Amino acid sequence: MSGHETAVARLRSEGYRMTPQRLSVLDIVANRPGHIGADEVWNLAKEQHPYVDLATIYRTLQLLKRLGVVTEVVIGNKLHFELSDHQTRHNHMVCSDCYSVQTLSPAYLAEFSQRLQQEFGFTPDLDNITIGGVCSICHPPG
Amino acid sequence: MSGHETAVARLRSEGYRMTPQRLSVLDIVANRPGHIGADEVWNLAKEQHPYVDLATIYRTLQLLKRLGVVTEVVIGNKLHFELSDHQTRHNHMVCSDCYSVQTLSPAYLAEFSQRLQQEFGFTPDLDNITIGGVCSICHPPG
DNA sequence: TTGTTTATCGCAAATCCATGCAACAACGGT
DNA sequence: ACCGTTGTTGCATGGATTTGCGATAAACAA
Repeated sequence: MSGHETAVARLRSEGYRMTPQRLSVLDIVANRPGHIGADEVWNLAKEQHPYVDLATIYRTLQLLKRLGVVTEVVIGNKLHFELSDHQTRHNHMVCSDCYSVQTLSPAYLAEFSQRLQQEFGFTPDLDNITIGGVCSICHPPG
Repeated sequence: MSGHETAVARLRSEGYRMTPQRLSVLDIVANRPGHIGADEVWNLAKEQHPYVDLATIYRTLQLLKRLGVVTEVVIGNKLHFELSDHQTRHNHMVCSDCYSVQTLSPAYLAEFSQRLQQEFGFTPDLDNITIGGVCSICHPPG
């Protein structure tokens, strides 16, 4: 039972309604250390609300992402989500070979982001950027 | 009829076979200024080979991407592709509101990329990184 | 040219995610 | 506590992309 109040307030203040389904999704993502796939969120949500539809899960996750409550991580061809904790904000590097995920301080992207903003007026969605590539194990130097 | 020989040689040297379908996809992407969607590649390919399957188009585009022959651009929920021209290499910024695409010199990402490589041994797939965000028109300052 | 190997293709089915719509329910007002 | 408005849901469907599999055809040797 952590910072749900903030998220709930965010929803209400923007004209959204708080439903049991949304609360459930929020709880599930918040209580999961690390990221979680949409299908897994669905499975857990069904334990509380047997009739929730997967479409509702997807819609809710996208909504929470738009509101900045959760962060999206692209792993292979699937989307994962985690709570956006402003205290421990980080980006993700995903290996396209082994699908391992490493976290990255947003400091690495700060200057890049600022240049895009200043020179192009483009505001990158930094939190939700997943950096694809090959990790050190799958692609050793030499 | 540009640098196809290079791509063909790349395929052969890596043990892949050159098929009419692959040549067709290569031609289509190469002759298109800018990026092109997979469905559009399919439509054009069917003019030459009426029986090509969409799955073949997708497989070929992914293969050419792995080989560095084409570059992937994520536009909304669709993938687009363009020829990887090492002379005019660039990245893409895509607005999540209006789906406009701006190009970006890879110089903006050079330092970032080097740091990931040096500090984590992570080799980002720079060419195929699409930077999502909100453009200056959709999100004016102030 | 012919034959052999095996990468590739076409087809069908599956996966992941998004969307249209009518029934439903959250929330503010009474 | 009830009502009305309208945002949300479940359901069904659709879109984009991937994958399994038997048939086909490149590539290469004889």
